Amino acid sequence: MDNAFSKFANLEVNTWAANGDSVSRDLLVRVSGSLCSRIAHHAHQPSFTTLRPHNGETADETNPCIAMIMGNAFEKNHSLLYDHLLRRDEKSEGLQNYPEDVVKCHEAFIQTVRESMEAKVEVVYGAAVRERMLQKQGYKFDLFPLWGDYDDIYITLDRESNYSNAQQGHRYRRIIVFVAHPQRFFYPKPEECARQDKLLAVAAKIAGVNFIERYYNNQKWRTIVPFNFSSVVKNKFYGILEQPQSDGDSGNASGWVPMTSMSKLTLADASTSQVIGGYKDFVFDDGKPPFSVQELRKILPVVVATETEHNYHLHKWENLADFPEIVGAWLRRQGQTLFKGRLIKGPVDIMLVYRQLGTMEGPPGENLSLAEMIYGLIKMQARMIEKLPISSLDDLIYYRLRPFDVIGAICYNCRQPMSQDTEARWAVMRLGHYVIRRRRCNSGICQGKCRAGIPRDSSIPFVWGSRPDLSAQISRRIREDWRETIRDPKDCEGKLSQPVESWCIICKENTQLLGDRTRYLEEVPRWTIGGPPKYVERRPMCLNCQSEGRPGTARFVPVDATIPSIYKKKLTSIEKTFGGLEKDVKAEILGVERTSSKNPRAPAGPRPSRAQALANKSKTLEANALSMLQNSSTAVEEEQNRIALSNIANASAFDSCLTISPCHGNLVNEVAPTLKRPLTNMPHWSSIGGASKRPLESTSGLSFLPETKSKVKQQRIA
DNA sequence: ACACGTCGAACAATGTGTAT
DNA sequence: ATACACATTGTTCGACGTGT
Repeated sequence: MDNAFSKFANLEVNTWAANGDSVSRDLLVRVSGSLCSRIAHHAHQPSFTTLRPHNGETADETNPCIAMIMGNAFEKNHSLLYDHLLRRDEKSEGLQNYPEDVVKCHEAFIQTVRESMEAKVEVVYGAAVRERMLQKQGYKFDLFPLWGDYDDIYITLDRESNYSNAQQGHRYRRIIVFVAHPQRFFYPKPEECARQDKLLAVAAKIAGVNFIERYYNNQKWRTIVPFNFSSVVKNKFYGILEQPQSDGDSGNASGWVPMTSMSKLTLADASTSQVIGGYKDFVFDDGKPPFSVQELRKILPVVVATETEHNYHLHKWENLADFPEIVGAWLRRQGQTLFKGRLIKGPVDIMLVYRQLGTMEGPPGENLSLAEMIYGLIKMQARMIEKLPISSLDDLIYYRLRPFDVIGAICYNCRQPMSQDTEARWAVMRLGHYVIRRRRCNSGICQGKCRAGIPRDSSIPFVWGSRPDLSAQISRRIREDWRETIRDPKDCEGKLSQPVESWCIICKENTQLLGDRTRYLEEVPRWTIGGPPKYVERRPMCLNCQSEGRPGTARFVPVDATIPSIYKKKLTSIEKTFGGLEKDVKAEILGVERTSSKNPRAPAGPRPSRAQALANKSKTLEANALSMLQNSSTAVEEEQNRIALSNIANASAFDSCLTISPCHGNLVNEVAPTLKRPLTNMPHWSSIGGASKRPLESTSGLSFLPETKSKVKQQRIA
C-alpha cells in the first residue's frame, strides 16, 4: 500500500501543478490499517486540528473527530481508516473547492483501496461524503431498511458493479453504513445520538468488532476528546461564540493545539476533569479582556523587571502560585494576545506556544524551564510592542505575535483578494474580532478605491475600526448566511452583469431619492443561485414616501417587470432551513422559490404602542403555557412535525433519491444472520443513486415519515 | 405559517482633513 | 502617495407588528 500511496501522492501534486497550484506533499495523509481489516471507516478530510500535521496518518488520535471515530466500532488491528480526501486542509471544503481533477485523483486512489480491502462493512461519516458518493461518483446502492429495535434506520448495499474488479455471481460487495459526522455530536440532539449509536452497533455487529453501547448518547467519547474542544469546534464549524475565551479566531485550526497534547495522560486517565492534575491554576480568567497596547506599554517593563529580582528561584516554578503576582496577572490575560484563544492549562501548552512563536527568534524550548519560557514570551511581546506605531486607538486594540498577526484579506465590497494584513489588530472589547483596515482595492469592480479589507477566513469575525465601533462590547451579529444563496460575481455574466434599476414598491414612477434621483441604480446587482436567478432587493430611503407620511423604507423592486426579485430576509430563512444541503440542491430550491411581489399589499392598521405590545406578548405567553398544559398532545404533535421537517431537510438528496425498486439480495443474510428479516414483513427495498437528478422531486420513498405540513411544502417546492 | 410593513438603532461605506 | 482618524450619511439589522 505504501507504494500505491507514493504513486498517488506524486500524481496528486502533479495534478495541482497542472492547475497552476503548488502544494505540499507532506500534507497528504496516509490510509491507516490493514486491507484485511474487518471494518473500514471512511471519513471526510483531515484538518489542522492535530499535533501531527505533517506526513500524517489518518488514525491520528490527536484530532478530536478521528479520536471519536477510533473510540467506537474500531479495533486497532481489525480496522481500516481513511479519508475521502487525503489532503490536510484548514477548511474541509475540498469537495467544493478543489479542482475536479484533483478530487477525482483522490477518489480514484480511495477506490483502489475500497476495491482491495476485505472489510464487509464500511462506515461513511458525514453528509458531504455521502452526497458525493451518491451523486457525483454515481455509485449504485440498494437500501435495506431494518426492523424491530432498528426499524428507524437502514443500511446500504454496495453493488458489485460499482467495482472495476467486479466478480461474476456476486450482487453486492459490502454493506455501507452512512452515519453522521462526529463533529455533529458536540451539539447533540437525543434522537441523533440514538440513531448514530444504532447505526454503529449494526455496523460493528455485522463486521464482528466490539462497540460501545450508548457511546454517543451518553457522550462516552468525552473520555477521549477534551472538554474544551466543544466550544472551539462550535465556533469553528458553527460560528457561535460560546465563551469569550474561545472566541472568534480560535476557530482557526492551524493555530490551535488541542488538549490531547497530553493525549497519553488523558487516555490513560480517562477522566477529563483531572487531565492535567496539579496545573489547574493555569486556566485563564474567563471574564477579563486582553491587555490593550496601551496597557501593555505600561505593564510590560514592570513584568520584565521581575526576572532579575527573582532570578534564583526561577527553576523551581511549577505553577501559577510560584510566580510573582504580576507575572501571573500578565499570563492570565494573554489568552488572546499570545495564545490566540487556545486553552493553556499547563507547561506543555506553554512550551508548544513558545516553540511555535519562537521559531524565528530565541532558543528552542525543549531544555528550558517553565520560567525561562515565560520570560521568553514576555520579552518577545515587549519587543513587538516597542516597534508598534502609536495610535489613538491603542486602548482598544491589541496585537498578536507572529505568525498570528498575519491575516489574509479580501475586499468587503467585491470579495476579491487584497494584500494580506501583516500587522493585524484585534479588538479588546470584542474578543477575537479582527479590526478592519481600509486599503485600495484594484479589482475591476472597485477600480482602486479605498475599501475595507476583511479576513479571508470567514470564521474570523471583524469589526469596523472606529472608536464607537471598537468601544461597543456587543455586536449585532450580522448575518452572513444569506451570502451562501447568492452567485459569485464572476458567475454573473451577460444580463446578470448589467446594472439593475429599481423603484419604491409603493411610489413607482414617483419615487424620490436623495440627489434628485427617481430610480435606484445598482451597478453590481446581487443575484441568487439557481435558475432563473432572482435579483436581491435593497431598501434605500424613499423621500416621496416620507413626504407622504410613510416611513420610506419600503422594498425597492426592479423597474423592469420581467426581472424576478427576492428580499434578503427570505434568503436568510431559506439558508436556515436548507443550509446543510449541497449548493446545487439549494440552487434548485431557490430556483423554484416564489419571487416577491411587485405590488405593495394593503397597508396595515396603526401600530399599537410598545408598552401595549409587550403587555400583549406576555399575555400570549401565558395563554400559550396554559394551552400547552391543557392540550399537551398538540405540543407533542408539533414537535413531531418539527422533527419530521428537519428530517426531510437533513435527509436531502439522499432520501429524496429513493424510488421503490424491488430487488433481491442474499449477502445480508449470509453475513448478518441476526438481522434476518421476518418473512411476514415483505421487503420494500429501495434503490438509490442515479435514480433522480432532481433531488427534491421524489419523496415517495419516505412513506415511513409522518404526514406533515412540511411534506406539503416539499411538494410545493418541487 | 407565511409575507410582508414599521421602527429605532447599529452598521457599512465613503468623504475629508491631517500626519507621515 | 498612503494610511489613519474622524465625520457623515445611506443601508440593513432584529424585533415586533398585522393581515392572509
